[in-house]
Amino acid sequence: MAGRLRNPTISDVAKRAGVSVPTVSRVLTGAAKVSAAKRELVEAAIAELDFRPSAAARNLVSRRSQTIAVIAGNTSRYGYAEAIRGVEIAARAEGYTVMITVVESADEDEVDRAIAATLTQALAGVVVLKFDPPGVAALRKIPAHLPVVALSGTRESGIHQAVLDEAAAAEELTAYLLGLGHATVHHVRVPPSRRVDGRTSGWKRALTSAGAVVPAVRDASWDPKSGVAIGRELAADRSVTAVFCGNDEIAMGVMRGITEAGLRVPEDVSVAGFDDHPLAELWSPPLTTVDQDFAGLGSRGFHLLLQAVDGTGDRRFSSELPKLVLRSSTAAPGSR
Amino acid sequence: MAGRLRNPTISDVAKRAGVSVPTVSRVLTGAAKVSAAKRELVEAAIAELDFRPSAAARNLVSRRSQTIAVIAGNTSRYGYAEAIRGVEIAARAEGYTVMITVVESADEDEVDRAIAATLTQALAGVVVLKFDPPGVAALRKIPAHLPVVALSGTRESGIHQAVLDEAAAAEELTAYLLGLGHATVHHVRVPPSRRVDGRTSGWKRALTSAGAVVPAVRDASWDPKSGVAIGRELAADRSVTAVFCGNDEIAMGVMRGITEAGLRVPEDVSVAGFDDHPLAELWSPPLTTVDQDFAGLGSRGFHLLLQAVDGTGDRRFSSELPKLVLRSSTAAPGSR
DNA sequence: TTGAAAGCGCTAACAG
DNA sequence: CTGTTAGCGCTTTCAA
Repeated sequence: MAGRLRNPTISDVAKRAGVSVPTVSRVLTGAAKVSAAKRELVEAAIAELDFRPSAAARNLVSRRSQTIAVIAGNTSRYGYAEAIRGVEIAARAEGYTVMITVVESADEDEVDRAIAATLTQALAGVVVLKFDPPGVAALRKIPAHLPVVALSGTRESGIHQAVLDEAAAAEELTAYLLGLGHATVHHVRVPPSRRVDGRTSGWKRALTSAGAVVPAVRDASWDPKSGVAIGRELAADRSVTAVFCGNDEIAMGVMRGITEAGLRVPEDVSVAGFDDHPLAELWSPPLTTVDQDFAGLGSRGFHLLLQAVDGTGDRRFSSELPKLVLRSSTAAPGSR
Repeated sequence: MAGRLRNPTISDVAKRAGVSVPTVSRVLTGAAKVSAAKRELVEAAIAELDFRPSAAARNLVSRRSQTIAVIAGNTSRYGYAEAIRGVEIAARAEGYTVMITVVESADEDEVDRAIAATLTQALAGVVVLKFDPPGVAALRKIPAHLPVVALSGTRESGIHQAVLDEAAAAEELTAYLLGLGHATVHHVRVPPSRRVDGRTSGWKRALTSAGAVVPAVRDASWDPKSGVAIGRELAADRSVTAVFCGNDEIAMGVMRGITEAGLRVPEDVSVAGFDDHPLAELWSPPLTTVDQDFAGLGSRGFHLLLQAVDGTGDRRFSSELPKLVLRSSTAAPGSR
């Protein structure tokens, strides 16, 4: 088979179909009426040549694009990966293509570089995973003329955003633990996106409104192993009977630390996580957690963006309440 | 602040700097010499206007692109997400931008649609995650003129590819288990990308060369929970003392099934996984597995692609041997 | 309904 | 070293 040197262009199609270039364009875009006869000719030519319109040329002339960018601090962590997947699926269904750009730190230079690289592309809009400081920093740098939606766990005014109401869910989970009879609930936090973190504030709210002591927050990194040491410390403190962790992976680390210290979960200490990671159910004991529909979050975010892009609709928020998943890593306090 | 209606163009910059458009282009691309004086003028104008060259226009005229596409059957599973992250980081370092397109099934129509959408973009090349049937199907559909590299676990001729030599690693792991004293090793397979699967063939090779019986393979889905039922079945068979699972998540499911059946790991049955998932180390007992550097695979794949794109170099393969990680889910066979 | 003409923002020759 | 001239592949006027 003789290798074609270049892709067929619209004028190749026009020539082959015996029509003008604009006519081919019309059947491509569907923007104007074309007689059935010519349309068939054109479609046949397109199929024969395996013609694909050049997005570059289209973007250039129409000043519009069918590409969106997703900006994320990470792409492989569970919640992030799922949210990206949700955006991608929703986008694909609407004929959009997605670019992904990772911003690994909130360092100004790095953020600038990443954003600059992204913005050279012709973009219809941007979805930012505002889950962490890099996400927050990136969001701030997006030029005002570009439609943006943020995906996050805490509602905030002034921007379009899809949220999972983490604070409400964390409050519910903490209240559940208190209801079990625990005097208070300790909290291990994952790196927060800003000063306030939904999971942490919901936890605090529940304790406060129940009149319980609010223990000092312990900070873990994103690495599940960072939970192990914290778990050991917690185990050493005899007053600790319930721990709420910022995510399931940290909860798993904390449980391991507690177990290594010779205590049992949930008999001695109850441990709850957040996210409903696919392995949470298989853990021993199965983890009480909060089911966060990250893929749904991504999908809602994309639709919000689409609305902003084509001006159909004026919704700025889409919020959803994650739901509690009660398993056996939590129980009423024992003798300890 | 008065919203600018459109982005500044190269001619705005030229006007402001008092030079011609091609001169601006020259400083942008660095393709030709420009006097220091004019260069400074141009750079100042670029900064003042916050000008960013349009990738669409550039691609159109130069027939080159700084964008690559990653085609994957999934984006959120551990190995996939890590490989994509590796590609993205390597690409960004070289000034490339990455698009991601998901092909959820090997269904011909779906693959065609996804590829078609991707190919309208101006692409420098494509990286395909050939980890599963959708990946294999997608790879077949990429037009010959586009540089492609496949990421996979099994070396194959005729295409550029970066591989993690799974067969060799699986063979090594199986041999290790046999060396512990197990009469044979059972195998739970994750959905294979084609008829032959590196992990499975390595396992078989080790058994055969040791003269051990090759038990029937059991198939799991990608869902870790699918391992649970298989674990129970395995536990019911008194001849089973060692199990090698296609990935860590399935191994975790299998371990749970075995435990639920009242047996202990590793005293009654040894279980090994594959991939070294971040939670493998925290599992109880910590999982013996094989460390697969998926991010490194992605990075190697990108560099292979880059080589093919700019014609520097003629390497077609990059192979690496994953390494065993021995932990306590495996031990010498007990009394059973 | 259709074609001719213009031009999107940029880079690639080509003179000078 | 620099400017002028073309033109990438497409969509969008504008007439007919």
